[in-house]
Amino acid sequence: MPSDKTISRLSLYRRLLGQLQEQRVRHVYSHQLAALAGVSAAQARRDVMEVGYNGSPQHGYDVETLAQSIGAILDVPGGGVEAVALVGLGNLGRAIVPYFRQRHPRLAIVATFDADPQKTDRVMHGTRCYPMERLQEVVRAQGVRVGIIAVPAGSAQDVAYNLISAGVRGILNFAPVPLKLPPGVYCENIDMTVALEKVAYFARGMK
Amino acid sequence: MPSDKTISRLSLYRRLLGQLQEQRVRHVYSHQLAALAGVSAAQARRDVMEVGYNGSPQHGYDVETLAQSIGAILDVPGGGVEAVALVGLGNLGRAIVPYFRQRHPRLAIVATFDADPQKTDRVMHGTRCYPMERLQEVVRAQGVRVGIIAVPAGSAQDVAYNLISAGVRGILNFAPVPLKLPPGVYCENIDMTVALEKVAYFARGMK
DNA sequence: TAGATTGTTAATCGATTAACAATC
DNA sequence: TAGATTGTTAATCGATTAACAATC
Repeated sequence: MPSDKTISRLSLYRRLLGQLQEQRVRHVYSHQLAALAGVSAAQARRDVMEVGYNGSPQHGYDVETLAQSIGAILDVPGGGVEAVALVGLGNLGRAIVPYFRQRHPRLAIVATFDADPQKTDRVMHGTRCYPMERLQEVVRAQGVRVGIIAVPAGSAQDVAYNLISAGVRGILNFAPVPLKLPPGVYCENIDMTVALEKVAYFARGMK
Repeated sequence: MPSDKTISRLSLYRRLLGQLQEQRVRHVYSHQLAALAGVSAAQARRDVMEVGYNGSPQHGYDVETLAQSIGAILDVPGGGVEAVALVGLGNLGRAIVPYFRQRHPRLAIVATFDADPQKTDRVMHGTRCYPMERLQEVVRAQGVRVGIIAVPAGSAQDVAYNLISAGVRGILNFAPVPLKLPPGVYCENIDMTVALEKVAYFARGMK
């Protein structure tokens, strides 16, 4: 199994290859791919090796074939669409729905949840918002295995527990608090406050 | 200079310590801090050592003093507020303003910018939105050294160049594309699409 | 062919953890 | 004091890079 850093880079490579395809570029060399993605050429070579598609010393990598090979690893088998649930429709949650809709048609947010009755039982950006009480029922019914948490820090752990009970095995957590999770659940944290504080810190040390 | 991972954890520790202070907890042990932050006890000890405040074998770390010591590293010297500029008021950009306003009073978004004339020259969440043409002028005038990029991938590189020309030395980049930056500029990328794709991939491999 | 590029191994680098004497 | 915890070094681990023969 590739490391999570490798998967991140593969995902990025595919997106960049997609842009090249639009410009009808046939072949790409590892150092070109590396420059686009901002990694070393050695890194790009190692990553491409992981997908099992071999390039040639003459032409490098065929753009379309490489993108397909990456897809074979990253996408759900059979060409289907993966169902995703989003919990929390605050400022951030409301921004996330159209963001992913636009950018990733194969990862579809099929349901959203919020504790505020004013937001529930309405359709927003084509996705229905359910009350928090129905979370487990809906997640189970739709076969959701990926959840996005965009609730305040105080309720994030509870939400995570409910998602996992209902069958979710991967969580993208925007709540600014680390989650305690059982083994067998993968979690990726995006802590924007920490990120900004880090940028401010290092910016201070620059020139 | 601490590594960027260390800084991330220090930022997280401080937030967690703040929650403990509200509950009037006086002392914390490294293994307790580690459990809260989801890291190993060894990690927490090493990180705390970096701030230069020494604990005691009897009482562990004094919560308030430790938080202050972390602040001495992370915050702008003199107790001031750091000015931040946000470029791009799409779905994500509009969510970011109130998000940071609420969570981090010492990092203040003092100006926003957008290319759409319908959005500019208005005040949103207490922050004025300027047209893109005035970016360098306003950033220079306000002494901004930290920028947040939330524009489409196609214009992100241009925006980064303009920010840097105007004196910005740290960038938080939400645009789904790696930026080419000169030395002396620190950049942190938050690529939500990559993050979600990664979560979906690993969720598939779970049980 | 000649030469740039690929696949693959060895060397390097950095971060994390384990271990333990010193401490209150 | 006794014992849990701290400060600090050595060992481990994993990821990244450098190097180079094989290839078309």
